[in-house]
Amino acid sequence: MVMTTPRVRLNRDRVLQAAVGVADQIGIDALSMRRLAEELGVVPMALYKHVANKEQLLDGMVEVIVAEIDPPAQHGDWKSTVRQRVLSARRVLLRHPWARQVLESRTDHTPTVLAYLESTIGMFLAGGFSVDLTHHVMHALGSRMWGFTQELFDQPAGPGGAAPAEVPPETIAAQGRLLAERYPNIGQISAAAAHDDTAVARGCDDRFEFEFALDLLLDGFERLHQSGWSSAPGSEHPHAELLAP
Amino acid sequence: MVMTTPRVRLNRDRVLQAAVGVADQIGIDALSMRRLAEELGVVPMALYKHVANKEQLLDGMVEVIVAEIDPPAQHGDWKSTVRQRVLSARRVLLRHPWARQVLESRTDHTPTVLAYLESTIGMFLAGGFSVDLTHHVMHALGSRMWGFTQELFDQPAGPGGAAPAEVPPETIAAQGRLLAERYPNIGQISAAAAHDDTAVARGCDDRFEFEFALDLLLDGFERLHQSGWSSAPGSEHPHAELLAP
DNA sequence: ACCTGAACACCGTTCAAGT
DNA sequence: ACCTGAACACCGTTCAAGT
Repeated sequence: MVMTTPRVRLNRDRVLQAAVGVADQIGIDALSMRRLAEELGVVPMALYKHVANKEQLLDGMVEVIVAEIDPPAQHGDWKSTVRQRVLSARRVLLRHPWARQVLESRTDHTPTVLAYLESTIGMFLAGGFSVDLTHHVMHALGSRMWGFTQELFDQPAGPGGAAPAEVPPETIAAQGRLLAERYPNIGQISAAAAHDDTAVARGCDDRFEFEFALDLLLDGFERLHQSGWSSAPGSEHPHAELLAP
Repeated sequence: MVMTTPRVRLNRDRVLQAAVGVADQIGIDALSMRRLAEELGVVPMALYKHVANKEQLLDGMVEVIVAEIDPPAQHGDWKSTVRQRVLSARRVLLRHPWARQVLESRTDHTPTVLAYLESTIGMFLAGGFSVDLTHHVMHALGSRMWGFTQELFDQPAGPGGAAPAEVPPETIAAQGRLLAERYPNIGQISAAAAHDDTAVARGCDDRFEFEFALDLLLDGFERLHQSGWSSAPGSEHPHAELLAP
């Protein structure tokens, strides 16, 4: 009688790594406990010895990708340290297109995520920011801290961040012309974004767009910091000094 | 023989309105075609005469809530017009907690959504912004245009934006103390956010936080506009003039 | 200690049929 | 033209059982 023992014993890390791999390949919507079990050559219920349920599987997948973000630079001012970290996070997110959606859906703050926040907050405090300003600045950064941003004009990605379907360029161009007819302002923006005629929907939310907004915020933070900003309770425009000439 | 004809004939709008109502009550994750059909006193398949599938149901629900956003103010400068619209969108989103997640998941640009973009772009153009600057400014606004933001420190909401579970305040305080021990920076931020001892996790991402970031961006846009900013191809820090003294 | 098999209560969606 | 019923191919998760 032949007993085929599993090649490698299952454990939490193998489950999480496999889940990340499957999500990278088929998208997060198609990732099910059953599909993942199949990938690991195991019956679905075997997974439940290593993750309590699907929610915790997703939490674990976030841990995996947060661990891929570069550790903070050891020298340099707060601005370049924050900037480098955010851009590193962005590179990770680009490798795992599903991660944006999962990060946003997480409600449990796992230790890995808290450690990331802790470290980012520390960058501002080390730069001399007040706790008050740091608090608001972290909120202003928001999801940009993870290196992503709502994409408005992009070509629709597949569901769950899967690879986008191939669309012939002349179809895109035709759609663009129709769009511009009905929505002239959008048309102008799209035209400005296009470097040549065919790539109407390209060139958006690339490095340039992301850094434009990131630097706008970082410069704003710097300005507030240098002006000794503090939150004034009851003030409706809390940084009215910015509006002064 | 008694024939109970349906009280009202089903139609697309009645389906969408009901879907919004159900999502408001039980959260988006619990909203299924079957559950919605039950709510309407109809068999699940009856819905498919009015929406092609669940994706289009969600698209339709977005249309419903976008229509709830106030029309743009007719007078006033670009800054207050944009500001008012974004804050109106925010009020709508607060009434429909599930809408954030659904808006972000949408990949189809429905006419209603395109019209909203079109109108927002028009505000900047009417304010004298170049097409170039308007393009990047729209990206920088990103999801904030819809009045939402990634919430980092908030109490976890229920899944799918359902009402958060009740947690006794002393439990929250105890969790806060534990957190502060392990993550001192986060602890400091939380303490700064708390107006009194018990509400450690409160007071975040409220109007103040949202407007802080919104105004920081709007002020940055204004500064770029006044300085005659334009995107310089190949420049790595596209608004380096902000860094100059 | 870890994995399995069968089962339960759900999904979205099809198809052919009713009125 | 609109609604129904039965069915299909999926889910996440339980429980009791195997080794």
